[in-house]
Amino acid sequence: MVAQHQTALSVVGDEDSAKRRQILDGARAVFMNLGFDGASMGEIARAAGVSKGTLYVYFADKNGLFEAIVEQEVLEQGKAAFNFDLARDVETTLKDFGTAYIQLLCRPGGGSSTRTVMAIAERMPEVGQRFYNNVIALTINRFATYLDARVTAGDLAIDDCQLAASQFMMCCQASLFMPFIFQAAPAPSPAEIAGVVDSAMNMFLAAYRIKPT
Amino acid sequence: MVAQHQTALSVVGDEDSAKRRQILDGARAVFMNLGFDGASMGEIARAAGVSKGTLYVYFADKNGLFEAIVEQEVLEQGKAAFNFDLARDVETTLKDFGTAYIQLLCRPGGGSSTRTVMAIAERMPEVGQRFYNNVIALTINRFATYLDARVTAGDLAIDDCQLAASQFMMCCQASLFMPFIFQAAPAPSPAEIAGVVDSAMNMFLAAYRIKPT
Amino acid sequence: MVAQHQTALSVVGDEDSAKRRQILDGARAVFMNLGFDGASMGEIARAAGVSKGTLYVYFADKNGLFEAIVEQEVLEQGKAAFNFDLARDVETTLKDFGTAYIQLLCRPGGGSSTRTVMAIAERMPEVGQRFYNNVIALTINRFATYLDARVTAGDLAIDDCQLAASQFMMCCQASLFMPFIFQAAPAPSPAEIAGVVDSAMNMFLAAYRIKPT
Amino acid sequence: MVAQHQTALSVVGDEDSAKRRQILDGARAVFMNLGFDGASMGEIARAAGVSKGTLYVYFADKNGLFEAIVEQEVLEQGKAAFNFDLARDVETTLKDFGTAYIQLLCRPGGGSSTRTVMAIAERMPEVGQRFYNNVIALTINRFATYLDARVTAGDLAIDDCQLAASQFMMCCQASLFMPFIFQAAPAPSPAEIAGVVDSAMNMFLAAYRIKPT
DNA sequence: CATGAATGAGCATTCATTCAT
DNA sequence: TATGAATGAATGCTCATTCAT
Repeated sequence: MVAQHQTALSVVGDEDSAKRRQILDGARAVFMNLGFDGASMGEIARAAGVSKGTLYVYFADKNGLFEAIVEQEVLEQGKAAFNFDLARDVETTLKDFGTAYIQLLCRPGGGSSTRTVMAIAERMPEVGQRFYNNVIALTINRFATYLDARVTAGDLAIDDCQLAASQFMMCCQASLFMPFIFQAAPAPSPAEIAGVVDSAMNMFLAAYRIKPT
Repeated sequence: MVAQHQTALSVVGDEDSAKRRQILDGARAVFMNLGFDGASMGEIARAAGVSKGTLYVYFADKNGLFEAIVEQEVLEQGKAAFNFDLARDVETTLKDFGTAYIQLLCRPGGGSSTRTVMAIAERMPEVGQRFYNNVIALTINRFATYLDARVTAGDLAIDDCQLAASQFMMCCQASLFMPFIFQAAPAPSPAEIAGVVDSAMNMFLAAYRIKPT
Repeated sequence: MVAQHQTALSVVGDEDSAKRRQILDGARAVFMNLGFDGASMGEIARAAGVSKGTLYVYFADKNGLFEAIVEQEVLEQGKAAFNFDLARDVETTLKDFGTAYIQLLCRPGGGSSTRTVMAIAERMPEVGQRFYNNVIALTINRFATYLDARVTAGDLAIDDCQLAASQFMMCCQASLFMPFIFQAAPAPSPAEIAGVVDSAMNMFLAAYRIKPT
Repeated sequence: MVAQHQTALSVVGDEDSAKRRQILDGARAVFMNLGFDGASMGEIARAAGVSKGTLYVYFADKNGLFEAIVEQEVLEQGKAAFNFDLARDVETTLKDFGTAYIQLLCRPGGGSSTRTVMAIAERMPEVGQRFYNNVIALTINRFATYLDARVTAGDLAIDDCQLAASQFMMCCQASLFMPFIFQAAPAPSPAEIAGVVDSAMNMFLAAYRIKPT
């Protein structure tokens, strides 16, 4: 009832309007597949199933629509909940996290938000920054916090947890992310990811696990 | 007279024509700074100091010119000679290589070929592939060959040298490449690079150096 | 209930509907400030405090609305009652009339109906004609009628009263109207108007007053 | 030969290029007939017999093209040489000048630059100002200078020659300009002009000619 | 009757490409 | 070969108008 009422009152600017979502969905597909410049508002309108004019009812211009897409991506990926439960053993935690992270980064099916945002970062630096800070840096920070706790618990010996977090995440990308982003290889299979993450974990623990004397 | 004769015989496709080089130089600057779509043939012509028409004498179209630019970049970066002399100790080799690699990757001053090629890879997959294979994969292979030799020499214990090579290179990027490419940070300073590469080296050796028993 | 009944019976075309007036008021402001093409139906709707759709309930289209505005202006300016009382002396009558006429013509504060109608006259000749005939020509006629009476009374010697009326009115505009309409000068001050009207009156009387022998 | 050489060297920006003239001619026709907003660049291109793109080779944008048209009109009308030879008698001078002025102002055949510039003056005040100052005010000044000379010569008694000049010019417009600009009457015939100018002259001389004692 | 979301034709402008010289 | 004027298709965006509620 309340929901119905809200719907009845919904205005164009409504952040949650169905049309707005519809447009965002269509636009995301086009932007992620063709890049900012490659995407035309006409194509986006067609993909979203609305008229070109409607695009401009919901978004000020192409930039605004693109920023909204990235913002949505930021929100969605920021919500990605990695399991940093201290009760679990370190190996499992690293493996699960690494796997989930790579799957997020190398999402199959064309449209990679990472590539699309990287591509435009030179001309829209605030968009690039925002994406980095709220998606990548955020994940690094969360993981670093976990590592910190492990250090405190006496399981790991890490000087710079931020760097260590970043190192692990980059190691997990080894042989996977670059070929994927350059279109030199398809999205990695779960098996490939598992192998690489496993190796990254071993490397990480070899360097940072406190060795029993 | 001789020169004239040569000119008369010279073919447009002449890979080494001075005009061709001149165009490539201008085009590289524009493409790398503005991206494929951001660059206009007019701007390129101005940057190269030739007329727009001349561009089409040497290159079939914008795509062709861009591909030639990437090809040139590939050639140039492929020439980047890293010092994998087995006579040097492992630490120095890793440190020098890591440093040189990051400096190549995070070249300051805007025009990053890595970003430019990444950006277009979805729409021009062959270009992305070619760049990856002949620049990044090539470097991985050379480094892997070095590691192989070290394994044979009994200095390192590595199962998959390709993966290990990639791991070290990714580790060296930790906290540097992503912020740079997303415009969330300027090109890293030599000191920053040194610190990160040092840490990567330690990690790598902790994992792969044969421990004295 | 009664009100509802009236509403139910009320016709859209109702010339005196309050909504209609409200729209006309908003539209006049926008049209007169921005011109026919510069005015958008959205802006008009906002200025009138109604929805865009409502505009089309009361008026067929933008042209129709504009015509109604001009018609209203015509009606209003046609009502402008100049004091042509024969009991007053000629000097006072001319001075008062000239002043009032210039003030009407050079209304300060942007929105000049004269300019707006002039501007569109080439594309909407009937609108221009209607405005001229019912505002300007009407005033000329009324003034000419006055002059006629003065001629009959033996105060003035005028051959063509229509022309004389027009001459006086144009003389009053001297140095005022053209700079104003071309935006080369702000709306004239009362003092400026007084000076110019005074001079016009002198000129007029020098030409048309019967000289005492 | 010299001319040919110049043609060979002619560049796009050349103020006298034939294409530029061609565009200006087409654009003038369209702008003057439809007004600034009514004219579309497509229509202008068609009228000029060039492609839409070519318009932008010679002019920065629609505003720039319009301003160039007005500027050209200003130059042309500024060149209008009225005969203010002091050797001629005053009556002839006034009559000739008045006639020429009205013919300029009420040029038959649709496109009136006066109307077109008036129409846009609210939104492009500099254009309106420039037109007024360099066409209308210029003519007033020239005529005022003539009147001054006549005053000095003892033929006329005028206090404010600028105002008097303006008065005469406005008087000549009586019953002609307003109906013309509002499309309530076609361009006046020479006979009509002659009659009105004659009457204006009489009025002017009645007011300002020094009467023999 | 009143609304405002939706439309699609139309606009100014850009730019890769062609071609006569 | 080199030029640069010319093109026209395509783009982002606006706005008068419609229509379901």
